[in-house]
Amino acid sequence: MTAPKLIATLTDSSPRADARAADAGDVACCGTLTTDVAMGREQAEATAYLLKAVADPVRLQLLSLIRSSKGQEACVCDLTPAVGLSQPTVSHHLKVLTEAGLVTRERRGTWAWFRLVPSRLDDLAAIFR
Amino acid sequence: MTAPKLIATLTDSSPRADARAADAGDVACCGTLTTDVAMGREQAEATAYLLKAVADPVRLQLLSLIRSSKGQEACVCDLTPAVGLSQPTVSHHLKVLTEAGLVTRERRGTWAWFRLVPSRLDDLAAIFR
DNA sequence: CGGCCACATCGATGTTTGTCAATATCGATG
DNA sequence: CATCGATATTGACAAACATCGATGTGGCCG
Repeated sequence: MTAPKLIATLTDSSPRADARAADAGDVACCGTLTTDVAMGREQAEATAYLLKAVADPVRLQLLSLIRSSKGQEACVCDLTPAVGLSQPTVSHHLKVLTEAGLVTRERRGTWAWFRLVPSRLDDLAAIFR
Repeated sequence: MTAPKLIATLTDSSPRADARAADAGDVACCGTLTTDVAMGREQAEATAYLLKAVADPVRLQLLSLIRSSKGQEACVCDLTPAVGLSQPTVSHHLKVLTEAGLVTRERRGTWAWFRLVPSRLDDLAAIFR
């Protein structure tokens, strides 16, 4: 699979209201943590996968460029000079974004057009509430 | 500097209403992109720096664990067994989160307590609207 | 069909990153 | 002060990643 979808958020497992102050006066430390409500390893992996896709300055620029383009779409021939990198590199970054489900690719004649996937961007925003 | 703060969002530079359909019927491609409204390289670097801090499964788990802890704080002695990695590794990840401004570190006696920084998490959510 | 253009893939390379063992620091306590 | 427990730092190493040049692929057009 290319785009795992089990995205977790930091807030959907609400802080334990029942995990209130332990009897003692906060002096103790180790052993007071409840691991069962927190994000599991698998969820964390899937979420990190999505975040890694956007945790790169070039890919952020690409997303921003696509968004500010007319029709919210852009092709490699426009994006390449805009970020100042080689064409293979830009193509690589666009592939990462595509595999993460953040953009779609559509071949129209000789050019490949890329568009944002709003729902996937919503997923990103939702991670941090 | 450890925590750059010039965070950019994908939406604050709104899509150009004035960059409407070019006269032709969408046949042309190259040269139709307006780079001046999009995210600049420096903003992209600063934003990517913050995103890199959370684009790791272990660090996501740590944030989630801290959040679901009583008092929204936790120490290394609790976090280490919870993620199943060595103590130096956990300490390293917590340092990354601290330098990104996502958590604060407070030494209380022998232990180091970590808390979330809500405003910084808001910054993250704001990137994607 | 033959060439050309936009784009994708491959292979190589230098850099960054996650991890651990070993060691150092820091604070409490006897 | 000597020691011990909790945490931080260092050094080393392997895996992952960003980048580019070279090459492959897929459509247009003469």
